[in-house]
Amino acid sequence: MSTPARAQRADARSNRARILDAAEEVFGRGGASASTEDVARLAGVGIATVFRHFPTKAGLLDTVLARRFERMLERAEAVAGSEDPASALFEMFTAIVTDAPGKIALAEALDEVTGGADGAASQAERASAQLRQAVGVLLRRAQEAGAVRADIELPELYALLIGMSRSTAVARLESGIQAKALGVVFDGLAAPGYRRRSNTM
Amino acid sequence: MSTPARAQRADARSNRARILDAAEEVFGRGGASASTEDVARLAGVGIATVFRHFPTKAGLLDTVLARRFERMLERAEAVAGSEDPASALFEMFTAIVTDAPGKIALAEALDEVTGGADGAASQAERASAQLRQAVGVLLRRAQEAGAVRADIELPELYALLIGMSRSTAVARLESGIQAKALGVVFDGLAAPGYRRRSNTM
Amino acid sequence: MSTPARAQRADARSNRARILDAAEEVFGRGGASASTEDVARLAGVGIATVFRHFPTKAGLLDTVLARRFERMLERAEAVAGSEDPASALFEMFTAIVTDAPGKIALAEALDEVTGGADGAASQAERASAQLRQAVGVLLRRAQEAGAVRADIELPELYALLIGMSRSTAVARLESGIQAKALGVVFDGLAAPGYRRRSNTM
Amino acid sequence: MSTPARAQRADARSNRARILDAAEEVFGRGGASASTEDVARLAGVGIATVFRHFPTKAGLLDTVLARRFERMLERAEAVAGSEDPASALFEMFTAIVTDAPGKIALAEALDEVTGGADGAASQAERASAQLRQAVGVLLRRAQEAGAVRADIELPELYALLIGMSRSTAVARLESGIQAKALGVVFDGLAAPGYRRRSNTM
DNA sequence: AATGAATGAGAATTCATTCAT
DNA sequence: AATGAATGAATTCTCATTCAT
Repeated sequence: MSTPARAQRADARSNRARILDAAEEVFGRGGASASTEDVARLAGVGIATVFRHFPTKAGLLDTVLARRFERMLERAEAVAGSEDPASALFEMFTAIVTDAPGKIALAEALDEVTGGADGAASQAERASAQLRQAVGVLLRRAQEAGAVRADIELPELYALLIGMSRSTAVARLESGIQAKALGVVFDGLAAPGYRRRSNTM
Repeated sequence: MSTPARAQRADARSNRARILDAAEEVFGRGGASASTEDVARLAGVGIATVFRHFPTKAGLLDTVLARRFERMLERAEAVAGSEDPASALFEMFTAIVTDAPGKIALAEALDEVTGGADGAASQAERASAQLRQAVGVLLRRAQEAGAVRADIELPELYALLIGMSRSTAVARLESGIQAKALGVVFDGLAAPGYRRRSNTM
Repeated sequence: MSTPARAQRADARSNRARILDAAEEVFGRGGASASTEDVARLAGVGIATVFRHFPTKAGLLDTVLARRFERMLERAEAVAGSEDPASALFEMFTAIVTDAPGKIALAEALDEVTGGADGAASQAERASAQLRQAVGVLLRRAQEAGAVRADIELPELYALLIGMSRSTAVARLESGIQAKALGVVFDGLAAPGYRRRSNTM
Repeated sequence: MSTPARAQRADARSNRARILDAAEEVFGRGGASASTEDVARLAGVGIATVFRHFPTKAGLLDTVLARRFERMLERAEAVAGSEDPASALFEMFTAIVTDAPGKIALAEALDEVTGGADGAASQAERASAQLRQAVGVLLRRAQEAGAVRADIELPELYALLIGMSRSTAVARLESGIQAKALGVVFDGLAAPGYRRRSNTM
């Protein structure tokens, strides 16, 4: 008896994953205007199945976005121990920016759907906060290594990070342009006397 | 004889202005999901009056956004002749970034509504291109004055500008944070040896 | 003082005529879906002027249609005295059928607008009844002349007339086809032994 | 296992049928001006259900009209093998004419809604073409049997058919009148010497 | 647990008709 | 008398969410 139950759970788990993948694709491309039915179609399940797993569209978006932040968080943790803390920071910065298209569409979809209600996006908010914290660690390390100006704090670093992410997502920049813009930011962050390796970006 | 005609036009003109103001407010806050009826309500006119003045929602958004770019353009032209070209550029940069919240919501609403169809947003596109050009002029002047690195070109400057605008709009930054982030960007842009006046922002 | 009044009346009269012509054109082409504003535009007057002359769309359509029936009535009266009563009837029949496109669009527009309410189209109904009567006279004459079967009465003749009119209007027949179809009807109407002149149609 | 799937489908199928019936009634009476909401109300379903089954009003009308032509086509095929080809043709003609009220309102509604765009009414067009072809067969048989004049071809026969249909639909003729008018047409079609059985109509 | 059909609350847009000048 | 701006009711269609199987 427990075996069939397990089998079903496995089914359900795989459906859940398929739905999340489909939602990431669909909302990442079409933003808030994409419909939940499109997600179901792409996932190959019925619409009711989507709603069984995620009772509201906002919940679905929240989960998708959280997953995406979590993936980034893993990368951040992976580079956290790097012996070149400056490169670690700049590489992470670049990685987040590069990942931005799609993620931002998701974030805006979520925003549109929740109407900005506080806490409506709790999973994503938590994951995003964790990522922020991890970036904070990278920042501190880079500062301790003398690579980044000491008067920089996380809020302004994050403002720059968000900005460059949005810029990339919105303007469909040639990568050369994006690299140059990031170069300016990194130069601005660098401690006096620190020489960034120009291929960093 | 011309008076009655004028009188009507004055009425219509004032309604048109009220509608534009209302639309700027409503869509600036609520983005694409805000409804044209909300605009009508806030403007204190009937829904059909909105559609008489702006036959499509896209047209209304286009006009509102164009107006906003035009206001910025005026500022750009005002500082163009400044005898301190570096300050002129950085002040303009700051002004555009500060103006961003609302404008960005408008831009995204327009995008959502047009579905990205080319030319569907012609007024706004034209005005935006003019602003970009004007910023290009400020950049060249600042470079000629030796204040900004010579290897910077307009596309990357604009990428930074858009990014910081988005950042400001999205993160509802405290102005202190925003100023610090801008400081980093400006430092990254500055020619070696150029000393920005720290109160620039 | 009376002169200016007269002048105005002349103005008004010419406006009225222009509106009627425009309405005939616009509704004759576009049916009920055409808008009263289109009429005003084509007539070169303001929309309020149209409504001053014809307080409802139904009233306007009624008048236009009545005018059209009246024109036909004049033709019917013109041929009434013909010394070849059979030709007179068949020619009148053909004339009405040929005039049908446009008239039918008007009739249907009127119908759609009134929702079939009785008496809502009184002018047109009266004029149409007069035309019917005039055709009745032509029928009787043709029967007295031995050209048309004696057992035919006005209602069935009119059914045929309406049918062929609708057919012409709807099917955009080549005139050769229409002529052949009319030929069948005329043959069916002809008294035994009567030889229609084949160019009748 | 298949039962639940079937059950749903049965539900949906019955709704679909109810919607089609309601649409036939509503548009057959009210023409294009009738609203899809009226259809929903009469069918006893929500408005969205109508749109789920027929994503556009034009599609709904197309299907309703096609169904109606198909019913007629069945009759045409039923009489095609009759051993009295003349009666077969005249009976079919009469049947089509008698069926006209309602059908014509549907056709005009469809026309209004599609704006005459080609192919927008494909199902109905196809079914109508099939019916025409079937009538063509009946005509040929009747001519071969010597009952109908040899110089008649399908286009003019169809012009007459359409005309008498419209006439019936528009004028709400007493059946006696309609019969007499049809009698005229049939006499006009009959080959010289052929004696129609007077009860044909 | 999964399905797909059903639902009603909007949203943009149009139009006949009325008002103010 | 003429104008054109304003109005609100109506219409088609979409979507998140719920129900029945």
